[in-house]
Amino acid sequence: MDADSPRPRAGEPRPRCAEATSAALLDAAAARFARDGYEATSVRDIAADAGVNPALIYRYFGSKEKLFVSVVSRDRDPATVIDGPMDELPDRSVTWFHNRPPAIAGEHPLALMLRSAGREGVSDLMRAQVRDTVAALAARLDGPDAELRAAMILALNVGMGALSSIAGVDVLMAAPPDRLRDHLAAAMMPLIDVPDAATTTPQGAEKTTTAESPANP
Amino acid sequence: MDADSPRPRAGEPRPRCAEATSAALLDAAAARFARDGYEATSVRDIAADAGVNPALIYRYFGSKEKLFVSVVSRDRDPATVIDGPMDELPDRSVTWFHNRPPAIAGEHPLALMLRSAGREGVSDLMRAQVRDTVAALAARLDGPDAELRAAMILALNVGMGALSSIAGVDVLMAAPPDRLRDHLAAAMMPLIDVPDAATTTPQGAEKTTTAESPANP
Amino acid sequence: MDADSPRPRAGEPRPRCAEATSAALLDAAAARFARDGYEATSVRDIAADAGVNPALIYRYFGSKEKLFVSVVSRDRDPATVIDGPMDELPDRSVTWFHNRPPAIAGEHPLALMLRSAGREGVSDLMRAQVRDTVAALAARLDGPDAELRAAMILALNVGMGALSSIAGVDVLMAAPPDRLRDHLAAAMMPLIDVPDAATTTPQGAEKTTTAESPANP
Amino acid sequence: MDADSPRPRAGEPRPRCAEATSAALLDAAAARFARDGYEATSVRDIAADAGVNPALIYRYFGSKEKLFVSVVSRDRDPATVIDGPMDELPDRSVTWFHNRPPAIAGEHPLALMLRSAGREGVSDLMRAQVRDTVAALAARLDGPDAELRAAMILALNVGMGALSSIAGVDVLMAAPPDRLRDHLAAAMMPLIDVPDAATTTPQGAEKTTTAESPANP
DNA sequence: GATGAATGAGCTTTCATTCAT
DNA sequence: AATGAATGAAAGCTCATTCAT
Repeated sequence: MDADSPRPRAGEPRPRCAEATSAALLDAAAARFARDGYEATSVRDIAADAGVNPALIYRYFGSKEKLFVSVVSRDRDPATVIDGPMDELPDRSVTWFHNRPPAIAGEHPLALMLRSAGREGVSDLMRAQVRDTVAALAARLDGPDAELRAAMILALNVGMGALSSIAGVDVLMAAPPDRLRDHLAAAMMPLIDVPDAATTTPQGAEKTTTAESPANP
Repeated sequence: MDADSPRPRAGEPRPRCAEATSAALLDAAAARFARDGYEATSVRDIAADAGVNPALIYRYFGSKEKLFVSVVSRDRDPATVIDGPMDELPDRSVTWFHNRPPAIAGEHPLALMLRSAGREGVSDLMRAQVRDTVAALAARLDGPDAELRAAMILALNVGMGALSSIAGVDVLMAAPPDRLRDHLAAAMMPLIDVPDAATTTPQGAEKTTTAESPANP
Repeated sequence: MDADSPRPRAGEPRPRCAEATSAALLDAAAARFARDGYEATSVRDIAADAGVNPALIYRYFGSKEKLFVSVVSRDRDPATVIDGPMDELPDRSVTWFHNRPPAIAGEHPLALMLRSAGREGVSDLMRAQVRDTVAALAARLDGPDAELRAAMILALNVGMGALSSIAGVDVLMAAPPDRLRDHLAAAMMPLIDVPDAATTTPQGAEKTTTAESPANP
Repeated sequence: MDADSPRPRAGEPRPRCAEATSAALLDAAAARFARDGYEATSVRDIAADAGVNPALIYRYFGSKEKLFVSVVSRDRDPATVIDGPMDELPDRSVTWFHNRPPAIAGEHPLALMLRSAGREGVSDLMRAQVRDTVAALAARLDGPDAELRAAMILALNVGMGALSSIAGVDVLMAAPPDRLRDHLAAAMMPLIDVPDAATTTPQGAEKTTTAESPANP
């Protein structure tokens, strides 16, 4: 589409090294997909950014879609954020949120996928990964509605990623990390440690009572 | 692309009425854009759904992009959710979240835009709308970091919309509305009513205290 | 590929008539496919020859392959040659051979297909048509080995078409029609009217005897 | 394209022998070209079949087209069929037709070329070879229209090869050799030995007479 | 002698868009 | 007001071919 992108190095003629080339393609693809979405990114753009010929995308990845899968599968490590003490989850989120690899500029992998959900293969991959993450997170939560709460925790993370990277809400990125963490913790902790009353009081009964009529028609 | 969409009415030969035609186009476009995203939706799909000739899109809207802008601008009413008592914001969010207009099927307008942010004009529009919403919300918030907190509140809403509509996390849509509201309130209230001491005192203890109140209203 | 072809008319801007356009495309495609084969012919070539935009091929025919099918199916009329008295078959062959439409330059439709048998769909179509023709011709033949003889009659026609149009053996096209007919009749009649002896003498027995050992292992 | 071909031997690591390598390439190319045609055959297919690197095709043959030329030029021996008594030509045709070299699987070299006549160089080669064959055959024929009759004899052979190998008319291959020969002789002899009166007398009667002799040898 | 890396040109196809009626 | 015809540009992808090792 356009060519206003960080061509890696224009002088050196790219060493004939398969590993370096495919890595460069992955980096360029990650940045383009994150910035413009799957459909709006052309293989020619990616190749130009990586400083190589578009045909190499097919040599190394087989297709544009497989390249996308490789991008979102690379370094996908929900455990990185999920593992560890749960009450430090907000801290890890902030850290992860601010210490992102340069290629995927501040983009949560899920946010990256959100905007690329047009194609079948992409949607399926995304759904699977989202569900895995929700399940993994829910497994770490005690109390009722673990899955619902896990989904909301993820929603908070994904929403912040989307807003900052896609919508360009710079107040999120520009905020001092500790302020970000404080408020994120304030919002996230009630979802992680549901207050005692919620589990001790006969809320389970209440919930069922209340929900029965409208929830499952 | 495909044609499995609500063709308006096959019997009547569409009255030669500009207003009705452009309205039909807007409806069809909203549904398609929400379901498939901007790039994956073709003007021929939209026109076919509306039962009119694709050229009319250009007659009435000028371009596909302008049609998209018209769609996301129509009925955009952040005030609907923002207006009202702040401590009922979670309730309004849940209500709005569950009572969505039929055309934009269960899709938060922002989530709709998230996945369509490839093209320049679309991105710009979305950014503007997001910033307006953040600003409007921040204006209703007291205490420090109002804009940051507003962005996080929006992030929570957007994240939930994205997860449920794009990623298909059905636990969000299937949850009983009051459970959804309880947990959403638990997460959101600390961002709305930041406890006075939040900036000075060690917040871990405060936070729990603060969260208790909205969780059990 | 190249553009050394009979652009239809360069002055008039092609009347906006669907029928004329698709006919022009069919003509151009027939000529190109006949001259260069299916694979070596590009849709750009065809469109350029027809003086229209390549996209119209897809508007009117759906794909390159479907265009090809349309070409070989158009005016395919084996009956034209087969119908009529069998002893005038050579005359009809010559007539048909010499009175071809200008677009398909001297090309037997089967010869046209012969060189385009790469793609699956093309091969299948061709096989079907060849078998139909053989069967139709065999039905008109009396005596033994009707199908084999029919195949050989077809082979003679196809071979002449291939040699003259593909291999450029101009002695076939340049020959006076009556000389062509005389020799063609000389070769073809023994296949059409197998001499009495062949059917009356105990050749059937002979044949079987001879053939038994090697023919069906 | 696919890889369902006779990979030479997978155990031995191909000796670094130029002659063996180029021979392997020629064999693989002949099989592929015959089976799939020139355009549908890729140099990668050929190289994979031969078990070598595609670049070697360029080392040994210079280009895909030159490789094709080498294939069709190898063992081209029209004399094999043409040499010998003319009245045994049908027998030799049948023999040659049924005893084909294993590499060019059942494919008449001319039929092979017929379907590969797209590219310039290929067409030229084919035309030259066809003309040489016609000329050589015509030189063996007495009487009028020698070249025309030679072309028709060749057309019969080529047509049968094309029909059987390309169009899959199995009645030709499945026929008992002597039936094939009988009918082929019946059609071919009138072209070889043109009856003296053929040009002057009404030929219908003569023709039958002429044909009788070869049909029942 | 042989190979993996890299390239440029071309292909079929789709799409937003405009023109003429 | 509305439509079918036509177009230019670009997309994903494949292939023959060359380069460097």
